[in-house]
Amino acid sequence: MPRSFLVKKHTNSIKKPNYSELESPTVFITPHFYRGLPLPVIPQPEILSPITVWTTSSLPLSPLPSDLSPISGYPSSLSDTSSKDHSGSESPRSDEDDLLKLTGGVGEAEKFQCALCSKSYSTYSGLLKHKQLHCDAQSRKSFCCKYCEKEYVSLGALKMHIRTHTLPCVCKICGKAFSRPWLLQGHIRTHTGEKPFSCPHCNRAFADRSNLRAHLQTHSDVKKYQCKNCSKTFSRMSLLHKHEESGCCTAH
DNA sequence: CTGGGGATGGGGCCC
DNA sequence: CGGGCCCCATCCCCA
Repeated sequence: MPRSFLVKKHTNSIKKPNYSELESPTVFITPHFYRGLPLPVIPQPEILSPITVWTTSSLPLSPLPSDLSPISGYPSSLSDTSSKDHSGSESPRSDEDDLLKLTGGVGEAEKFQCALCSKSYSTYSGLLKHKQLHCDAQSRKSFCCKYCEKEYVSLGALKMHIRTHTLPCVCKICGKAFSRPWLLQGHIRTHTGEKPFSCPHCNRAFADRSNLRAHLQTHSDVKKYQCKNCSKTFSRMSLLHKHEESGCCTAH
């Protein structure tokens, strides 16, 4: 299941920011009780519209080869993409189990104890009211971007996001700015022509691992993205979209 | 028009 | 907590 991509913004008209307007590396950290203060000059992105484009529900059809090593001397391989679990599977644990813990026997003055702070209450309703305080405190723990409407549960995630506004990594060759160092590194390869990721099936090499991965789909008979109507497969989701929009899948 | 390459964006995870 | 990396997504352009 795609993660945050479902809320990715589609603001095509402002895809390329004016980097000269973003020269300030200032980081604005605004826990949401500071919201409402005057905003800087960076325009507000449009409100995200939910998209549901992943129509190929039975993915993946063909796993990538496991020997997709870059040329020797370059960063580690593409292999083992399946071994990594990004599902973030947390055990379905009940808040009630965590927060509510019955303690003591019958007849004790305070027999309902909070599992989080060990505070005891004589009545269940008293404990429930206390528990609500924990829930409120947790829900309040969000960090909001000053440049846009996004909220994050951790300060680190917010700082990472804010880099997409401040673009602190600048290419010394052309001056283009990027949010993260590795993005800049990838960009620098476009200047140097360095292509560390080679295809094991042909002579092609790529500067970007993702592009190699997309290229590998072209070697596969059964490609990753399948039309649920005619079962034709495509190497890219965009191609599947085009196929669907061309009239094959008229159901939607 | 279709398929594919190039470039880039962005959140999550791991160390 | 931050950096690096992973993966996915998307746009542009070209053959």
